[in-house]
Amino acid sequence: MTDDSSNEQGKRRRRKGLGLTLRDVARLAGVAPITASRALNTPDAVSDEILQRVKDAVERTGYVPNLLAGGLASRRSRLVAAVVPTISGSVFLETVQALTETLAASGYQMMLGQSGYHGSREDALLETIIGRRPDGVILTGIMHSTLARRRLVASGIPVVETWDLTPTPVDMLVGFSHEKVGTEVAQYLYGRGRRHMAAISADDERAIRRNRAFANAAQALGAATLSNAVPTHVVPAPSSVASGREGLRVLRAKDPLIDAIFCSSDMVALGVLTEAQAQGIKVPEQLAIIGLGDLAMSRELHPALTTVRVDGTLIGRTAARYIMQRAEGGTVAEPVCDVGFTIVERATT
Amino acid sequence: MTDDSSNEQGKRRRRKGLGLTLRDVARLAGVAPITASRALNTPDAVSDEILQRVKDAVERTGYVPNLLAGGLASRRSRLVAAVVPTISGSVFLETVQALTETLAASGYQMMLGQSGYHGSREDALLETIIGRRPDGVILTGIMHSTLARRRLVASGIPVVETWDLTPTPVDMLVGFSHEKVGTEVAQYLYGRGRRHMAAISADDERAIRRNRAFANAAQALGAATLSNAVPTHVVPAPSSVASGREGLRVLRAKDPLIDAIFCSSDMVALGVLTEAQAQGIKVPEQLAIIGLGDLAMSRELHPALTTVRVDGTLIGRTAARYIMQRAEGGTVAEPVCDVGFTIVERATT
DNA sequence: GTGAAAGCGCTAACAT
DNA sequence: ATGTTAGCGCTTTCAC
Repeated sequence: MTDDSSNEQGKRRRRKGLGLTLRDVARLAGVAPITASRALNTPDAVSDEILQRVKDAVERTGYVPNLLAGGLASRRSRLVAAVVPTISGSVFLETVQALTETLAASGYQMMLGQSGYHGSREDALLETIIGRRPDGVILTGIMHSTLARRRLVASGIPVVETWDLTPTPVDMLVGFSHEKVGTEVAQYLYGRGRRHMAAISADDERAIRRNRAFANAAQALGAATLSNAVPTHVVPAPSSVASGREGLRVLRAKDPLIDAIFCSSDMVALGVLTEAQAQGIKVPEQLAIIGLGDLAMSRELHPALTTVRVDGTLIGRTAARYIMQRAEGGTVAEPVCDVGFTIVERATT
Repeated sequence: MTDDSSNEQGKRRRRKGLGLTLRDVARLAGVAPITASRALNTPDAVSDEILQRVKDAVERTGYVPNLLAGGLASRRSRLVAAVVPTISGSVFLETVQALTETLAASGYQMMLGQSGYHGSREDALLETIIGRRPDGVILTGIMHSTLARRRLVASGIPVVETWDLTPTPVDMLVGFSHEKVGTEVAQYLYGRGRRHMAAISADDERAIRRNRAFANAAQALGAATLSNAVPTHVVPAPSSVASGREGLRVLRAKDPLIDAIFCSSDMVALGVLTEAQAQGIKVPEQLAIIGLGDLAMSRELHPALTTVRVDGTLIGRTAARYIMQRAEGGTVAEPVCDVGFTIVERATT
């Protein structure tokens, strides 16, 4: 039994917080606080009898450990921050979901931050994130400012960049090559007999890179327009169904011969499909459509949407694992993971 | 100037964390730590000269306050937890987005937790949440177990339940009446001349309540089937396009006279619309469709989707404001907010 | 296996 | 307006 039963004394000044603490539990179990701590965190380091006594005390009191205090003392917050441009884009949803789940399963919590598509709030966001001393930061689909990059590196917090494969990662990386996507989509459409390709692209950095590769490949194949360029309609991110409808109108006005459109997301593709149906354009006979993301709905559309599938769940899970491995003091052997992508052929091509 | 320049001494044992602390900044500025703290948190309580000196020191060192430590000391974590059944349902996205944004604007961070639609992980999730001592918890669209309820109340953390209006809130409430939605939808469809109503409903609690009200109202109006019941197809939550397609097939098989379907989400409605187009059923001539949620895409479909619009952004913003008000020691005068809903008439009815 | 002491980095409370 | 002191609730370190 420890000596401090001095609770009613005027000694303790800030005891307003009714909070139950580890000390209370320890006292109840008749052990030192540190022993109670061990019983909860490293049960193996404690005798069976004491373990049981502490467990009982926890049960009886309904004690919930204060993870803020624990984090401060142990320098492990068990908090992981995820940053997405915006949650409503839905392309990253799968990743965010996998992230939360994987982390939660190991007792980590996820903080979610939205950076906006153009990095406006990025620096401020990063400051509050670093302030929490998270065990890791997962960056999804953003182009981080150099200031932000430096701060992040300086903070020493493990970082995983996702949804891309850059040659100069801040730290770890889980993604795929956007250039390769563009190239393979052009080749795929060419293989399906398309010779007048066009694109609708969001104005974010990755989509643009994807598109450049697409245009180059299409030109190289001789599948661009007569003037040997690939008509491209750029729309503001996050891309939407409205963008797709508008895009088809604009592109057809530019060049009525267009027989295939590569869309920067399935939402855009749905817009193109909708507009085509509204205008009586036959898909895929007159127009092939391919999207990106393979949303749950895409396979259910009529006609079902051909799309580039990226395993967002795998990205999320892998990123979470990388972070946790690092947080637990391990090193990640090969901290770069190319999850690749697949072109899922359905009825719109 | 404070007295401790004792940094190199072997005295300080755990100085491995390279971490820059408030003390370092204070020393650089030539003030006491608490003064530096004031300069950062309550700049008005400090002279201009000192404010400047502290700011400079922060700038020079790149100091980022440790919010874990601050939270522990001040008993205000500036962390708010949001719990959603699953993020992929997309109905709550708007709310989550508004939440993150509103909170971030005031220096709060949002933790996101997924409870699953059937409360399986609810208790475990709640434990880790309470452990962080968040300044508030926002519950979205879940039916929380009684154990969870009790714990939450016991913890004394402000709670906002959203997307519903229950007669017995845990604490605060921002939502709308699902019963009223059901009733008004039936009345609306009746007004548009529909006499054979049916429904596709997710199997979550709210959708079921909505539907019961819908069925009752339809029956009362004499707009059910000949046997005076409203055919209802129940699908597992989260609802999807696939559910909608399947639902239409099932319902038509049950009763070919059905001329209107109330869907528990816009996604389901899109499924019904798609299936109708695939089968050559004319919308709205032969079949009226009404969804719920007013997703961004819904107005862009062809035909554009009639739907029940709920202002998810308003819900998120209001919930965030309630929490912050409480966290800042205030009281929320009327902690129940009915945001209502509107039926947005478009082309599918 | 168990415990005492000494912080983690910050802020509330009480001076001055 | 600024400083001193004493924690917040936990865990690390070192000793037994």
